[in-house]
Amino acid sequence: MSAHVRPTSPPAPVAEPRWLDAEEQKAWRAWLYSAQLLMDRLDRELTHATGISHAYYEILVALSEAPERRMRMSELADRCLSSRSRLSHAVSRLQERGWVRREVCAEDGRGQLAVLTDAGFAALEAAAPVHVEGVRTHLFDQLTPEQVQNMRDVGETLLRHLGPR
Amino acid sequence: MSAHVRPTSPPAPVAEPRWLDAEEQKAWRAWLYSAQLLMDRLDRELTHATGISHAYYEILVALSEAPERRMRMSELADRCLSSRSRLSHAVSRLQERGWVRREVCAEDGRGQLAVLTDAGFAALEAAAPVHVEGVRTHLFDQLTPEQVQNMRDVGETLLRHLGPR
DNA sequence: GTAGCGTAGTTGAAAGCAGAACTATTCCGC
DNA sequence: GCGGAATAGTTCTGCTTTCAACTACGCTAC
Repeated sequence: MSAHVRPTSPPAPVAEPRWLDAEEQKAWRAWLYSAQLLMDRLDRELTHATGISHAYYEILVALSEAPERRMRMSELADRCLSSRSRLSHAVSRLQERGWVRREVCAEDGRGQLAVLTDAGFAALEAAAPVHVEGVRTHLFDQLTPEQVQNMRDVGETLLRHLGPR
Repeated sequence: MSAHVRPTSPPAPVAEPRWLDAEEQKAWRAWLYSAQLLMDRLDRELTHATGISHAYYEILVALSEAPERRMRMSELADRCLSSRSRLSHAVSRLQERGWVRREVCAEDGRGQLAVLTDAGFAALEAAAPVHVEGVRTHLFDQLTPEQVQNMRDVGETLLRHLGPR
């Protein structure tokens, strides 16, 4: 955000922008607003009820599902769509809470393993019902089975394009 | 995030959580991941190409569409799904760039108007093609017309539930 | 008119985050 | 085995966001 760069301001525009028509605008806005509002709502409710933000919750879930409840930092970052830096900070904070601990990786001296502690697992168990109830109330309860199917279809289609980052 | 509160830990659970089955899990994950990846991607590309984050872009768009390119702070915050505080900070930073200025509101001495400057409008004009191209490439180009319709339908349905914040 | 309450918006402190720079280890070719 | 590139992770810096005060004005009733 520090660079107010205008990119190679071309004397002639490279190509006419493919503007959105009114219908596309509506579709885009509906998607954007609903996505923002839903994520916001779920995060807020979870945080207020349990003290665990959705980002932290995702980390705990990933670890709880991993073999021996441990995972390499990079793998965990990918799984949580998080940057290395962000994950490193987040794990440090979870460590302060006693929910995660770090171990050096046996096979690779550079590597670190994030390990879910029993306390961390307990915290996750307490939070899970709150989270699932939020997803039900604000998402599944609002949609017909067909809409759910469509939502999944659109999501998976987009993932095929965006997925292999 | 500072309070690790467990909420009134009930001796007996209030109700059995309505867990997600495997299909629902997949639908939820597809939605969540695709939404995060898409927003992330659009924000990143826009920021790198123009120096304007998606959050700032939304503010500029809202102002550019408002009568006389000006809008009350609260109204603008609502329009951008932003907290008052966040918007106030953001407008201050846009003001430093010379893209927005504040005016006191004539009708209500408490009120402030955010006004888009000519420089701000020019910055928006430069950024808009980049933004629209991103939305096309990563969203509309990936979906069939039917999928777009479904996406809109789901979005609007969710909005009816989440909308009146 | 003025006390008390509600509303509009700002501010300050602390937490969170991205990106770049940095450290430490491994891998590879010779 | 050794120099250099690649990889794993952390740390540093600066920006952004949140939350909780706080200021200032308006509204209503007495």
